[in-house]
Amino acid sequence: MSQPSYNQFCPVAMAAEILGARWTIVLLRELCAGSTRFNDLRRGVPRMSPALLSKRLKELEDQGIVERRLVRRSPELYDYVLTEAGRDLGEVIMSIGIWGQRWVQSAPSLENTDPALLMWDMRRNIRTGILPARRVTVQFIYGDLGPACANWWLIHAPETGADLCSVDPGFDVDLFVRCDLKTMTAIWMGLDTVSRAQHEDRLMLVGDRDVAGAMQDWLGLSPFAAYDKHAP
Amino acid sequence: MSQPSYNQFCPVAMAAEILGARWTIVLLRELCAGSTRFNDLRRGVPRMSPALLSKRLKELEDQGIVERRLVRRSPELYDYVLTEAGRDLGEVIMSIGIWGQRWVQSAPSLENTDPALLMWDMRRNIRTGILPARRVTVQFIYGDLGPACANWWLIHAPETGADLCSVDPGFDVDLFVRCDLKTMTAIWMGLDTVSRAQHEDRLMLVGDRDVAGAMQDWLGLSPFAAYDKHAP
DNA sequence: CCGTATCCGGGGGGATACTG
DNA sequence: CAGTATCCCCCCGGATACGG
Repeated sequence: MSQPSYNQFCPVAMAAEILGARWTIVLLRELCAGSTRFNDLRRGVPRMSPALLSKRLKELEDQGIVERRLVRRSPELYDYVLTEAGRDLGEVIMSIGIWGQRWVQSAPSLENTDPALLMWDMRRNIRTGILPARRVTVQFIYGDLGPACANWWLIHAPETGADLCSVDPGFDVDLFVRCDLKTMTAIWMGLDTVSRAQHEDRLMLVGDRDVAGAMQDWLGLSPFAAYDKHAP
Repeated sequence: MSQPSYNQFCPVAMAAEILGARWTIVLLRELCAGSTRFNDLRRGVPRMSPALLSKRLKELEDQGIVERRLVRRSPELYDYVLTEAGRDLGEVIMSIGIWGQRWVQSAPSLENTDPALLMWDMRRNIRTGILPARRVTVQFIYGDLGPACANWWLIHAPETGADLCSVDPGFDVDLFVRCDLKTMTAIWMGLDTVSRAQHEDRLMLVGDRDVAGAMQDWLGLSPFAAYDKHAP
């Protein structure tokens, strides 16, 4: 991608030189979403190898899109934060996502589900103001997955915000959510709703009735969920 | 690019799957600009091999972004036009270009000049309403280039619109424009102006005073010229 | 936890030539 | 003019293992 470039003076080509590198757009999406630490970024781009992630981050730094901030010496610890140029890219990423939501077939992509990634995205968008002002634990049970990755705990606490566990934290569970991973993914993407899935017995809620009843609200959806699909 | 995909349900990743293929963004830019014929597209993406262009067009057709319309049988002749999904991508391309204009260093890209591409872009954007309602011929002379590609003729005629020649069409020339290719490229990109280049003797105009005086106006600039650079 | 080093294979795509 | 066909190289990036 580097040497044999487009060699065009057009700004579109100049930007495409950067955005065209594999994984870069997806990585930028994760950076725009707010992840700053290497391993947090990995969670958002789970199929990207750490070597490549490191390389891309360096490239983005060279291009003035990402800034590397020392958080701690020995052992060294860095934050990767967007520069102003990087934050400006947020609009580009947003318009790409809106287009994707509108026009790309969703059925095939609903096969590419990944519970870790979904939970990671969901955790970030929990609308903490809507939940009661006490610790609330929600256990998600994906019945279609093997025992190793079927159970997830989302813990909301007023002071710490939302937290995510893949092993039982031991708290009393306020709400159990049981469904297929695909159902939960579709809800997250705005293609389905909690109540519809519930009525059609694809999703079951057991526990605190208030927390259950407000799930569609405290469950912040994907940033692109609001944009309707076009063709069927 | 095709098989080992991002495998994410996120709409950004879904769209990036398409946009990430090499040359696709640049090709879409040319399609958005209005080119529909194979060889017109080639002119807008001169460094792309015809084999790859053909392949990308097929992919875009499969993805519902481009529609192939039969213009004539035997020999077969097609128009490649954007579908509604493709036209919607116009906004994405536009936002990419705006970001590029704002944030990508222009100095290196001003080394990647190409007279054929520049003239092709310029021809498309001539503001024909501003020129007098008769045939107007403007000869561009790039003093820094070899004789083979130094001379270009832009012919504006009220009925046919703007036309481009790389060989002398034989018409009387209304205006001679002499400058370096880099100067003309910078003007086209909005980084320089006709009058500034003229005052600094980097550009010389000889001929019809009215046509010369209005050059900055009839010369439609790049669609991104209006967006200012940020950093110096 | 936070990355780096190394290896290796597949295929994307550049170059060139050719045809209807 | 509008593409196909072919060849072949190179380099991207996936996997894995390892250092700080």
